[in-house]
Amino acid sequence: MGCLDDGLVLGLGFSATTTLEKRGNNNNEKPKMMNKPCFEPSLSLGLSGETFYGCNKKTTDIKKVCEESGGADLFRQASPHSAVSSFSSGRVKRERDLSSEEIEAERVSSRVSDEDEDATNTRKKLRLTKEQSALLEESFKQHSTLNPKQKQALARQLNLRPRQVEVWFQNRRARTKLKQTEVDCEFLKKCCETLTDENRRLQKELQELKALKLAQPFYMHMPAATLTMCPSCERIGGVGDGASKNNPFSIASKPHFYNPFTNPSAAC
DNA sequence: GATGTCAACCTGTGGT
DNA sequence: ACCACAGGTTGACATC
Repeated sequence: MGCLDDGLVLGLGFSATTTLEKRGNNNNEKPKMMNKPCFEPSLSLGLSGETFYGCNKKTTDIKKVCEESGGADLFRQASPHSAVSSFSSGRVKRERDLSSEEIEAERVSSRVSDEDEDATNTRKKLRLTKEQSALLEESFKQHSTLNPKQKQALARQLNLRPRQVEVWFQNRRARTKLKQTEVDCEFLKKCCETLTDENRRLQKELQELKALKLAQPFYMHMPAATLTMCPSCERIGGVGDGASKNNPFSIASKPHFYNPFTNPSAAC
C-alpha cells in the first residue's frame, strides 16, 4: 500500500496481536489473555483469510468405522455416570491422560454406552445444561486454565468427567482467541481504511504542489545569482548589468523577484 | 437443506 | 517419556 512515485510512502507500521502468556512451572500459573491488542512494528496486514471456523470438513472413513454410539442423551439428566459419552476413536490413546478415578468413570460410562448402543452406531451430541455452562463460565472467568485438582473438583461439582471439563476449557480458550482475533481484524481494517484515506489525501496534496511548481516561470528555478529582476525595474539588472558591476551588493540589497501570482510586474 | 454452534476428537509442539 | 496446550477437524444438533 501507499508507495508514491514521488517518494512518499505510507504503510502500516504496527501490528495487533493477542498475546497469551505462557504458564509457569505448574498449572496454578494461569496464562493471562491479553484482551487488548498488542501493537508491534512492521507486521504486514493480511485480511484475505476471512474464514476462521468450521468451513472445512473432511471425511475419514477410518474414524467413522471406529466411532461407536455413546449414551450422550443421558447426559442431559446430569447423572454422574450416565453423563458420559464415550467415543472410541481416541479412547485407547486418551487412557494415558486419565487418573485411575477417571478411568473407572470411563469404564462405568462405557458400560452405560454399551448398554445403550444401538444399530445406528452414531455419535450423540452432548449439550451442557445451563447450570453446567454457567458454572464453567464462572470458573473460566476466574482462571482460564485448570490444574488437576481444580479440574477434579469442578468435574465432581458438575457431574462431568474431568476430561469433559478439560475439553470445555480448551474449546473455551479457543473461542476466546477466535473472538479476539476477529476484534483485532476489525480494528486493523479500520486502520487500513484510515491510512488509505490519508494516503489519498497526501497524494492529492502532492499533485497540487507539483502543479504549483510547474506553473512558476522558469527563472524561479535558477540560482539566485542569475536571477533577473522585474523587467520594469531598470535600476537593477541581471548578470553583466552596469549597475551591478560597480556595486556587487546591489542585487542582494534590494531583491525584487518577479512573481506572476503575488507580484505582477505592473505593480512595480 | 444450508448454516452455525459446540462437544469431542486428533495431531503437533514445547516444557519438564 | 509424559503432560498440557494450541490448532484444526469431525459430527450431532439447533436454527433459520
